[in-house]
Amino acid sequence: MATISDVVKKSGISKSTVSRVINNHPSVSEEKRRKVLQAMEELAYTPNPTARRMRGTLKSSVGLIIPNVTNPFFSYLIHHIEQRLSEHSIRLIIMQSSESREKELEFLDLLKQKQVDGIILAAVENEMEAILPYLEYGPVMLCNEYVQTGEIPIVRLDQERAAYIGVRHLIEKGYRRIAYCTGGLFAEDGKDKDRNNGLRRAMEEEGLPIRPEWVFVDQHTIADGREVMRRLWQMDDRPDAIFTGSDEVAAGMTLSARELSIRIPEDIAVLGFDDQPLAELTYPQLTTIHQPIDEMGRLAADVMIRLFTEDKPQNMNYELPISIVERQST
Amino acid sequence: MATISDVVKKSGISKSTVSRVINNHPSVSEEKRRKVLQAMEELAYTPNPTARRMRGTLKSSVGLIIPNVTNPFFSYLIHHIEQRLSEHSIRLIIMQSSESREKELEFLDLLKQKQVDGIILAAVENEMEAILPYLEYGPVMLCNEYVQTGEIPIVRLDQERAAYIGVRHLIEKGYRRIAYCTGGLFAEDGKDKDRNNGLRRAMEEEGLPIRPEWVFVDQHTIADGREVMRRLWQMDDRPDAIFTGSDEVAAGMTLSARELSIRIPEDIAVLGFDDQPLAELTYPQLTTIHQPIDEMGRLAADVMIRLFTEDKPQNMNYELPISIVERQST
DNA sequence: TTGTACGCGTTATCAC
DNA sequence: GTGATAACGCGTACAA
Repeated sequence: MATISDVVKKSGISKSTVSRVINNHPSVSEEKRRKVLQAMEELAYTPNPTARRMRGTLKSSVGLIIPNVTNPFFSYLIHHIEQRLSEHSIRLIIMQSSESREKELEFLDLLKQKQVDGIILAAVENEMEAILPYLEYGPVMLCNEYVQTGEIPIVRLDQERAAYIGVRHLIEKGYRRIAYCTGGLFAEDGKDKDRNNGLRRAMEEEGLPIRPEWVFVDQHTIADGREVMRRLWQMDDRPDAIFTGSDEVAAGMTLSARELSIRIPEDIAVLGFDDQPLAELTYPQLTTIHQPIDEMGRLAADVMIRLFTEDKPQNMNYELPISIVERQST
Repeated sequence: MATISDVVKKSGISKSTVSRVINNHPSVSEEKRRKVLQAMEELAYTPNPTARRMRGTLKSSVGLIIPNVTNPFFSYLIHHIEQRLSEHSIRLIIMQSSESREKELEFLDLLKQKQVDGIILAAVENEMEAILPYLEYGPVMLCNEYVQTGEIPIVRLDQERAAYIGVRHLIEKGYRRIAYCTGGLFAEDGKDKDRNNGLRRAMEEEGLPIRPEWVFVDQHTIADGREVMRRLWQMDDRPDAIFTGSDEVAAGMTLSARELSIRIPEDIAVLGFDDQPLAELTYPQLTTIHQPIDEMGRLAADVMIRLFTEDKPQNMNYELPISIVERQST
């Protein structure tokens, strides 16, 4: 690889002027600029990104912290973020936190060490108090996560409203005995609290009770969904509909329903979440909450790029609309 | 962030000796070593990776070139590679080639620029002649791709045998009129040629013909599979089984089968490929070829790490076994 | 407008 | 065993 010194030799022009040409500084005579450009061309010169990075003048990589790549929601998110970033020649580094607080902090530390120039958090395990200090070292933003604080840029979906819409849909279809299944916890202030609140609001509006034995927490996989349906069917008093936290879980339910000869939606309605490709594959196909992952990913990338280029960007709080896709499971 | 100079000041010991301590050089007195370590501790000093990289003494990132993250096969591959690499504090950079030759070369160029320290190619678009020159700039290896050349390390699955096993399975089940659907082309020497050859071998052994009108190329998605099934059903002369190139395509077929009231496997058997989670979700559940993605991913990471640490590693050609998972679609 | 000299943080070479 | 010094490739304050 040719270096700036090679260009200096070949063009007979000083290093600083060459550097000025590279960085498009105005004060360079046309003649020298031409000569330098020609030498660069002939040598196929490209500035060494590592050296630039050491000088502190380069932004070329952002880290994306997610729980797990194999979750289609996140793989789609990666896809759209990577596409947009690559248009700006910025590299995306994948960091799987595996829901570990330690790993999350380890990854954030890479910002401090200038291993990455910015970090998009698509999941947060630690308390915000632990995360905010890292803002000092470079841009950190949230994507698909919501935390009350004005300090950190956020791109997100309105999960409260999503859950509300979902439950309203069930109610309007005539279901009253509604079960709930979440990937988080059913606490006032824990993971997925927005969805929980949306559920509560919709249920309370109709005066419907949330029965504790019909609430399932920390459910994520197809296998989890399978098991939930089995447990529901061992109950004497069963719900007539269930609102799940993901299409995977809902898909798992369709599986055990088939095994147990349970009819969906006649015996029980199942509402998914995410609108993943598999929502069309199950039998019956899933009614589900559509999340605009593509828009969210591109927007997150755009925000990060603005964070790189502008000093004090304002209004860095985006909320994207969510809708319901009606198929056969409700 | 504290630098080596800070450690020098705090410990009163020269930069060279501090550096020796950092890099575990033997010739340092116990006393100085202790002092230096203590200063490092107090300052929470970590060597600056960028500076190390510029000196050429750091290997900390590998790029993974794949066509598309959203393909579950690749997202699982990413998962396993990232997990293993992160055990060694090595970062994984995702590069989606989108099946573009130009993009692939662009990414390979990052090796030249020392933006990444090694590259795993999980898909190759260009001819090997275009790729081999990059070996000069750092480790490049193939994963899940097979190209005849002794020069480049390879971790792969025996696709020829996989296809052979699949077709054998269909034949043993009594199917004789076998259609074929591939993500590549049906050429002697193009993409997916190994699978093609496995198919040919199995068919020829039984004296079965491969009928051109029953061969579908360049099929990848659920939508593609859906369409293929529709086209098959418009034929007067239909196959009694079809061997697909991926579970997605097979899943798409189950969808249009349902729409057209085609019974699987009674009217037509469908054999998937990959053994993805969705293979259990379709109706009927897919018989499919199981690929040990987990092992392959970990092994690829291990090979790359050996490429970093050993100078002239030998025997860098691994082939993992493949098996068939029998469910309901055949 | 142009060029010299220095610093970014590290490691390697060379003397002592 | 130890420490001064150069070097990696680049950008920039400063002087000219």
